[in-house]
Amino acid sequence: MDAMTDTNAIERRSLHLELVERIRPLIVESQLNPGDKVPEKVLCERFGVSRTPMREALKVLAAEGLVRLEPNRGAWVTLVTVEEVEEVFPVLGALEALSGELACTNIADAEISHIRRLHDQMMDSYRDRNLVDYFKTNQEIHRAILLAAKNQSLTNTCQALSARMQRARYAANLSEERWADAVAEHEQIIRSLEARNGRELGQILRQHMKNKQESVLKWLRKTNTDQESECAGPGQQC
Amino acid sequence: MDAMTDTNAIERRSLHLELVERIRPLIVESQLNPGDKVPEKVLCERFGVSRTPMREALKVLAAEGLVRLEPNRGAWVTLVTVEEVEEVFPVLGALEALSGELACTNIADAEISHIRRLHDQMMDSYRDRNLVDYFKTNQEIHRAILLAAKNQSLTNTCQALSARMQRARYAANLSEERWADAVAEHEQIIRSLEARNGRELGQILRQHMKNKQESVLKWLRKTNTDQESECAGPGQQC
DNA sequence: AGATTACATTTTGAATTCATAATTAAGTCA
DNA sequence: TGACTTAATTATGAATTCAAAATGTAATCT
Repeated sequence: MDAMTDTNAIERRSLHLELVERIRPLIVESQLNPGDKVPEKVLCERFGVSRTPMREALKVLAAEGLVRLEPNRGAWVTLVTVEEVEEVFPVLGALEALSGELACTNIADAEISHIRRLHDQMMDSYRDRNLVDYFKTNQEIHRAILLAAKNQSLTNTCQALSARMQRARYAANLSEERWADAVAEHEQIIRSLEARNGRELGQILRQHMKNKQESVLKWLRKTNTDQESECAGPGQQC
Repeated sequence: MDAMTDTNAIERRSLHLELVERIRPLIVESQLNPGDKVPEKVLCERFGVSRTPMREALKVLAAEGLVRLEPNRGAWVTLVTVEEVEEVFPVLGALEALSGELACTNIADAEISHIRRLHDQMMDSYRDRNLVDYFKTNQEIHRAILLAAKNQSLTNTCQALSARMQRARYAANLSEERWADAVAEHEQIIRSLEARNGRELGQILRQHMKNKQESVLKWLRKTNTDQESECAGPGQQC
């Protein structure tokens, strides 16, 4: 009776949700830069919608922490601040640790082999010093572990926080030394996962996140210093 | 130069945020019951606003998981399901553990004495078997530890998830046995906190949350069985 | 020139309006 | 009576409108 148990419900979507899901990547992938004003009118024209659903979408994105609403002045893409990084990464660390623990309990063998393939692929990218591919596969691995935990609330919470941290090209910062360390950590990750040692995987993932935090902070401090003179305008979050 | 460094900015609020913060407690404190339709028109009249800011508020509450929007059919207060409890509590456990660890590092002595007073007060309520006061003080203690962690992102994330779990009177379910166990756990909590043993406090808080999950699940299963015949309407999340 | 005011323009917040979808009520027929 | 249509009512989604606030520009004065 698969035909009955399958979800056949016709997917009906509201305009504002559609907008949220289209604008979010614009922010995460830095089409809209941190600190920029969100051009409400321009986006309305671009997506061919009126201001009502657009403003609803901006309110949701504000709740997610991706934009900041100033009453009577509009919406701005939030900046990634040092303080925010120092707050969010420990939370992400605790959540990734949990995802590792849960994954080891709930993951299927096929999923493990899939992650193993991603891991090997990432190692190829490392050998070629192909930073773009490395980062892409890296993200896929972490996401696969998260999904293997089979906990929707965990997935949602992690993704919301990750989105706030991810908007920027941290890749540019990865030093040769940090890169080598990260690779070593990933060797441990795949080993623990294949051994289904949840406790261990959790601890490694948390340490991995701590190291990433340092890497991001280094990049952030450098970027801020570089642009010190630029963003002196009033009303900005400098 | 305190006058300059202080934040004197006049707090300006938007209507939709005001509504979010007024409707949220209606849901968390079960003025609006899980499964109920959110009466958009009634709420608009009650708060004296038009539908636009009300609908913006509902979209934010939907993003928080407190209401569910069905396209063309309106908003419904989300139900607390067994599946959701089994997902959210482990996440809350990991986050409370983190809050314990961070609190032990960042808490001021004055805050510890404050929590000690709350703890003693809660023990009085326990001796009197005053469940209402016990629960109130209990929540204050957990909140105080969370705030002592001095991590806004952690606070926000925890509160959002707690809100989803808290809407209902779980208190009614607390068995004499579980109550005694919970009290014993709280003795450990205050002891670890005063010793500033973060690792230990984290572990206890996580176990405490695991036990609370079981308690809530017991209540939930009982409630669901009791009301089995009632909520058979279509479109409900039964 | 540089600061200050007055005015025009633009942007924003929120109410209103309008088309469409969903629900309810009434009517029809087996 | 009870299932099925069809029409009336209501609720919803989104565009439009309008007042208020913010911003930009020109004129004025020291």
